[in-house]
Amino acid sequence: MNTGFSNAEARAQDIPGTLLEKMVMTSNEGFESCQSTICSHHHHRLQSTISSVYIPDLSKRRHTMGRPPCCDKSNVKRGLWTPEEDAKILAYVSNHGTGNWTLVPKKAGLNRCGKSCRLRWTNYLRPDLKHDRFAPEEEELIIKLHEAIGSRWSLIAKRLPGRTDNDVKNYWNTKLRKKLQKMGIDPVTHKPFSQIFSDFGNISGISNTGNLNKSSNTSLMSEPDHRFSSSILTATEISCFKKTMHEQVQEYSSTVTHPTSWDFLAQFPVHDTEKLPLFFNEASSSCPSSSSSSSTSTFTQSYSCQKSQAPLISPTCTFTWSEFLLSDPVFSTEFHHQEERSDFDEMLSPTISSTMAMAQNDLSSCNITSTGSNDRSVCDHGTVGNELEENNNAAAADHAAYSSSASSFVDGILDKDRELHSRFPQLLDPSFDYY
DNA sequence: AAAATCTCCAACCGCACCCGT
DNA sequence: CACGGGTGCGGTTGGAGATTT
Repeated sequence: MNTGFSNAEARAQDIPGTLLEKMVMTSNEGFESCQSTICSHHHHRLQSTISSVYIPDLSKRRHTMGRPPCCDKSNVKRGLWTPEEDAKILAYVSNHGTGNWTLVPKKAGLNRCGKSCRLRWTNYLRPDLKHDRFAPEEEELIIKLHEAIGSRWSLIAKRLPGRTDNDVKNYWNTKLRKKLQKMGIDPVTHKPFSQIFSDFGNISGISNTGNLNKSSNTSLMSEPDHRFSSSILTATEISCFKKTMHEQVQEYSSTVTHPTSWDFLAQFPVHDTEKLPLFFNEASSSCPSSSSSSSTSTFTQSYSCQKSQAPLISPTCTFTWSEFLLSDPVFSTEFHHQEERSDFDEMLSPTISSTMAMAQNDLSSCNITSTGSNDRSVCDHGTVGNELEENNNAAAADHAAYSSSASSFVDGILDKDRELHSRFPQLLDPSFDYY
């Protein structure tokens, strides 16, 4: 939120709607109507005020050669936008629409870079944007989509009407990431720390019995492995990680010890501000403690185990992408035709491949010992696979029943997944080519 | 009450890609 | 084909307010 007031000023002053109306109206004669809905926050007022402005024609995007440079970076204003500047942008867009942002500063009378104007419009002034807090449903969707596709914020934002990629990104970084960590879930891999830890003890070069000597440890460290790349934890997170994992690991450690694992972590110099690499993107082993996670959240239940040594393309091992796919009409249609790949299709293929590979492996080898709904996470892929066989012909009709009987977030995901498999049985065909 | 630290998020940066010339 | 400008995108930063010490 930024209208040129400091945050505190903005909150305290609660800019009068009439002021904003005047501000906008005097700057833009093209505004037919300016609403003055009373809101507690001034940006809500601004938002409601501008809600009836011109809807930009996004098709007029192309430029011609020879136009002047966007701006002289050294002479343009930077930083926070004032209400007057906002009004100028609004007035310009109202009269001319969007596009050719390099011309906007000049035409709108702004001493700003065109790119900055575009960002201001895109991330804040667009009339279709929401500026209120994220709803729990949005939160959940972000987590699910992040698990499925990673930090493709723009794609995630497209699934959240009124939210920008910047909104989603900021919300993830400031709230959701920490929330998952508190729940004992790694926000990068979306796996419980317990599973990560146990997997970590079983990565190549480290024996299952934990007989990792100093040299092999060093060797591992000195040769960065591209498979273990992106997860980082702060010292605080490590502390939390240790705390939340301790009990979970004990159970597993009683049978398979990992005396060097903590030593491995301890190698990293720990400072509050320092980021520590953790090489746990690949899981290559069993998942002994998923079902005994200390977290009571349904999120935790969605982390299913991977078959030992299963070839992994993506660290994502759950089925949340299915809902993503099924709810996307473009993908759904194009999936049938298999002629043209949508963004989502292209993006998700590795995950699909990975998931299906694991599902196939699990179909053939995973022993399902269902002990109740709470144990679902023990071997979800196998469960899904077997149930798929049983329901292959009738799952579509059963979908409503599944959905209505779903008792949790995870159940819902699994139900969606069954539907996906039933509707696209070729996914289980090893020869199926996603490309 | 003041200083230190934390939290939040708007804005910026740099890169990649697209497309017209 | 090369060039150059516009746009989209993800990562990062800076600063202001909130909270803690």
